[in-house]
Amino acid sequence: MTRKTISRAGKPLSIDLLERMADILKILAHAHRLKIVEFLEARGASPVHKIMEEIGLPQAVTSQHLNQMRRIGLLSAERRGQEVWYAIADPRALTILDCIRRKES
Amino acid sequence: MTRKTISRAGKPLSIDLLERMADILKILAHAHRLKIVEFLEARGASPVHKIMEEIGLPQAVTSQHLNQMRRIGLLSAERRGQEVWYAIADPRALTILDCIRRKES
DNA sequence: TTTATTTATTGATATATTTCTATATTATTA
DNA sequence: TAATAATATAGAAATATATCAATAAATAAA
Repeated sequence: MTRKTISRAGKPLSIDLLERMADILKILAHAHRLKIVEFLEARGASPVHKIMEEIGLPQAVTSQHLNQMRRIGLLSAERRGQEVWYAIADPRALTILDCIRRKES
Repeated sequence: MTRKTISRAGKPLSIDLLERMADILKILAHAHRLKIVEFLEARGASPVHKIMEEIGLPQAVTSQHLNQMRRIGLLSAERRGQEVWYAIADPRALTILDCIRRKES
């Protein structure tokens, strides 16, 4: 008795909106970035060195991934002393993670 | 009184699964492909020429987008005479579309 | 069998993305 | 101020992706 799909079909989305949607998906569409989102969900806001430690990526690469996600508003960044703490800022990051976590629907 | 996020945080996802997730997102992360998914949701299974007409893309490009989505199982394809009818095969395609359609959560 | 219709594939080119190495910036501590 | 720690950025090389033009393949109709 589970609902297969919640129908939301309505007015077609403008190509402009679709492009913004695609930009968000494009940024999330990377295993390391997904892992970063997952980590931030589990542990909450964290400084870069904790994140790169967890993900096991070089400093520059980690920083670049974090900045990409911050630029489009998926993450927020706040400097605290010599550290910069990143956190999930757009709940859609989690929603999309969830969408894929479930095997379906 | 709306739930901001449904917490699904559990065991961390394997890098392998994250890569498969990223592959699905990567394919969806394109305005034209999202539009195709939206169209197939609204109109149901359709032949290629109807889709390219609707999206306004050249035949080769449309065919290539459709094939990418079929390869990873997002769409299904069935030949009917000289036409090939495509349809949404993986409900996650719609779920992700929905995730972005809503402004948040 | 020839022709027309629909879809797929190939090769080339253009553009974008990822990663690396090295260096720069910002803040802290000696 | 000099040295250290944390993070960001720039430039280059490697890889991936998108699009186009042309052609191939599959089916149907004449």
